[in-house]
Amino acid sequence: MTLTRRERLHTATREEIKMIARQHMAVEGAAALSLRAIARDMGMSAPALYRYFESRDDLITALILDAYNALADKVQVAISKYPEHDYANRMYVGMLAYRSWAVTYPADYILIFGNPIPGYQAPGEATTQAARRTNAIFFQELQNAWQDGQLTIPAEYSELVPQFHEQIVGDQHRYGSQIPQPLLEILLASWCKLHGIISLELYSHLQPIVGNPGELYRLEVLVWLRRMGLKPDQ
Amino acid sequence: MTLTRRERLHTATREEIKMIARQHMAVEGAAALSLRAIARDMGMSAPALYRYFESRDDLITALILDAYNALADKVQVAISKYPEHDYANRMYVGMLAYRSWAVTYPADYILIFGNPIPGYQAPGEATTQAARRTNAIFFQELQNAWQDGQLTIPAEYSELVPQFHEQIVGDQHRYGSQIPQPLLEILLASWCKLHGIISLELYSHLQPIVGNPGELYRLEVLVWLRRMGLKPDQ
DNA sequence: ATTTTTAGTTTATAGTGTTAACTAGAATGA
DNA sequence: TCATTCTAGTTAACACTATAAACTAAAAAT
Repeated sequence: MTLTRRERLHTATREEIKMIARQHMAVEGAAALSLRAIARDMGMSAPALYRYFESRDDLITALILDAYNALADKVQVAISKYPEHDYANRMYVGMLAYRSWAVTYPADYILIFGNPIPGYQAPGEATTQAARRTNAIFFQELQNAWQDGQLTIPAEYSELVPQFHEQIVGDQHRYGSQIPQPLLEILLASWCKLHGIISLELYSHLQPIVGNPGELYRLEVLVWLRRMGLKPDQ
Repeated sequence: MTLTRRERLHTATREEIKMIARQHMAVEGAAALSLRAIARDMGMSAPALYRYFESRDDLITALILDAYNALADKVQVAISKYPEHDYANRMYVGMLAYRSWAVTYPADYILIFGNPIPGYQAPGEATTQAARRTNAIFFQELQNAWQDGQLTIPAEYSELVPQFHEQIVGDQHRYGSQIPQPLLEILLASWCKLHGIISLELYSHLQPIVGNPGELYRLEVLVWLRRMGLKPDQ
């Protein structure tokens, strides 16, 4: 289990490469990531990087996995500040933390939720797995709140959903539980909306129309919770 | 006003370049657009393209403007199939047309709503102007419906909005009219949500969770309309 | 008929990811 | 301790990229 000196140096260099790569991403975007530029910044030649990452794609995959985990960690930490039964506040701060991470590390958010980098092929399983972590956190909260009888399902959903739930098949089995179909769709739609606000803000589509996108986001979170009968402190 | 033979040939070649560029975009994404590859496909040398576009950025700007206009046209045509007073159906088919265009021409949708192409600098005014067209269509419908007394504002919004509308300053002045602040925010939020669903679908984030993203989209449109008291035919 | 404008060419510069062949030095085994 | 193996790095090369400069052939304008 103890790492040799060599192994320690190796992983340290690996981390340094990722760090520099993230800095470059923040300036020029992930699609512009250049191994040669990274190597230059580190005072070494480009082919040397191949000792640490099999290819540019491999480096990008590592960055993606780090980003997914950092996002999930941030949400988890925020939620954990409130007791388990305080679903309203837990979801409220969790969703705010979600956006907060995105605007703090836009390059990382774009890396995972932006358009695919030309030529990059995601390795499938690994990234999908990491992606699920954050969603699972919110799913868990919603499920707990439901099972605790704290949620009401808005009328429009319960009226309309039956004709849809054959088509919109979720993977609730994966989370090992059953919640009502409408509730799952409400959560999904909320995720889509929050992602939409964030991504439109990050790409400057919102600023010409909405003075303060952050407040729009907060309003939408509050409305969403209140619609199901949850009222966070503020 | 009559174009000379030269001018006609020039614009024809310009259109051909854009056409080939769009084909390439559809395969590899906009960030991978290569002038040399386009030139190769056209049987000419790369520098010749500079007779028609000042630079790669200039070509991209032209593609962006075309995309914005094509999207607005498609929505406008869809809406126009219903009479002016039939707000429910007009907004319903308009929003469905919005997604339909996006999934039919994903490269073009990503070009305008995806992350910025590395190195590309948008020329500001021109693109913002074109972007507004589609939004204005939906804004107009909502405004007409409101002034016609067909809309009810959901309780959660009217309760919560007052504390927000100092922060969330819209540009309703630009459209030359006044509608209630909550209504503006409801429309904005809806746009964000629909964009969120589309973009998550286009980047394959939804498929592992939602069997049929198109139906989720349709459900959300229906719920949104119904929440304000509008019921389209289906 | 002469001049000007345009569409295209080739050549050159500075950049990219990646592979191959090689070297200096550290870690390991006899 | 000495010889072997492994590792981190090097340079050179290949096939790409956008773009600029200089030039040519032909069309249009005067």
